[in-house]
Amino acid sequence: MHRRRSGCPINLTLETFGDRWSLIILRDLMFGHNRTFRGLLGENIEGIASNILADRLKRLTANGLLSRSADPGHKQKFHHTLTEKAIELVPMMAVMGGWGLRHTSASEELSVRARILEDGGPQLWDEFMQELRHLHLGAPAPKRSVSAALQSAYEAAMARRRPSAHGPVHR
Amino acid sequence: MHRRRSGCPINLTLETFGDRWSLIILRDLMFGHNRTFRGLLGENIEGIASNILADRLKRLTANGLLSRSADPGHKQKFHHTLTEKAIELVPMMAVMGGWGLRHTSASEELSVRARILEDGGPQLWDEFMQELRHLHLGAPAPKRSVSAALQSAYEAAMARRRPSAHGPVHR
DNA sequence: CCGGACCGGTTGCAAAATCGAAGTGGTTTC
DNA sequence: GAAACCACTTCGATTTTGCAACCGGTCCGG
Repeated sequence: MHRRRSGCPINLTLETFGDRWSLIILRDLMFGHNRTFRGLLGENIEGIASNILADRLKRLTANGLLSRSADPGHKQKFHHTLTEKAIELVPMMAVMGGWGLRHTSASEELSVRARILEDGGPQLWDEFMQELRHLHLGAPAPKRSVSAALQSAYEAAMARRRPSAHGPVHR
Repeated sequence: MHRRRSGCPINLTLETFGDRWSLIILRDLMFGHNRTFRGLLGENIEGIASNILADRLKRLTANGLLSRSADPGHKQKFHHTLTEKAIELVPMMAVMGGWGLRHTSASEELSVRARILEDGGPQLWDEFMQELRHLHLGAPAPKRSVSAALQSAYEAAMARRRPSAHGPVHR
């Protein structure tokens, strides 16, 4: 596959998902609700190409970050779910999002989730990880849903920005 | 330079240093003691090529992560120092190292520093950041040196592994 | 039972990034 | 004065990425 540059943990972490797309895909699986190829392709706001997505899904699965399973109700669909190894990247996602929040010109709507995760700290991260274990590994459901809180905060931010586009419509 | 894929903070963070070498260079500047081109080139255990190093130093400087200054005592030498923006990546380095520790086959000697940083938690990270501000930005020196502790732990691990190679020599 | 939307990709090609090795012009050290 | 050191640059080969079109199969509404 490829040769190992060094035994440094930071380097090896980088070699596992240190390209321009792997972490984006993991982010979509963590914070979004699509697990199929088409779903991930369509949902992705950065516009990943289908050949790259196919390749990365293979690589992430080979590296033990994703698990692929058939959809019982649809012969063509496959679900890509996070493994424990990937779920343990939640703190890294939170810390990365926090840094991006402070040092890049991130858009307000997309920053809402990062801000909640950062403010929540390790305790919230653990809750979120528990929920991901429920959603992706079949573990028992936690009491309250972090993912729902993140989602509704995001939708509220979208509604603030463009009231007619994505928010709840009253007519 | 390049177009921005999206306003997501995680994506923007990735766009800032999400290639195979930028973070490695930042790691070397954080944990090593070389700041010149030759120094970084020679010290780097992954064997970065000189053209790539030159390009990345330019890019990191353009992105505000590094600052370049002339060496007063040597007309050809230039020092590359971390900016505050880069120093605030310490938590991310610590978290990444921690993940690599648990989920990759990192070598024992190179894992020692990552383990100390992870065990130390946010409090130690802050101390380390204070020290980096001293070393790279001219801030006042902190009481105790985290960097020295990391370094001596690393040397002790090296000595344990190959007593004759890098450890203190008594003759 | 048929047409169109949907499924997970693959293919072909161009552009960009990376790599490894060698070289450059100048400086400092011995 | 020579050798080592300095920060790069240049070159050509290889690899990776990006883009758009295409593919055969499946599902769903009428």
